[in-house]
Amino acid sequence: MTPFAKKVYKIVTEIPIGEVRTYKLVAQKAGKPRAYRAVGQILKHNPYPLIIPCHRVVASNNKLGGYIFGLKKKKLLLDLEKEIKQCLASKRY
DNA sequence: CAAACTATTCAGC
DNA sequence: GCTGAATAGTTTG
Repeated sequence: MTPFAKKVYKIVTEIPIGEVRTYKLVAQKAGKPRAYRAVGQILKHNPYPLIIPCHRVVASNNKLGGYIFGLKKKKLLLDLEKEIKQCLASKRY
């Protein structure tokens, strides 16, 4: 676990449900605005893909970037989180 | 330590 | 919309 990776993980895990952040943004927050690629690498080699919402990290220009389990799953998860967000927003289920 | 790799991004056409 | 170049950190030998 490298320091940069640590920061990236923290930032990524801080992303709220239904929200997405771009690799660039994450890199910027990590203190290395030009390390967006490194961010992708780290997320790819992340230690716990399941506890890290890598699916909330997308490319810029409203694109999706990549995903360990496949872009399909990523899209699905994003959509799912959107629904979850809706559920959390409403007072009754 | 150096080289290769990359889930990227930007500029040019 | 696609191609090519650039940047920065991780990984491997």
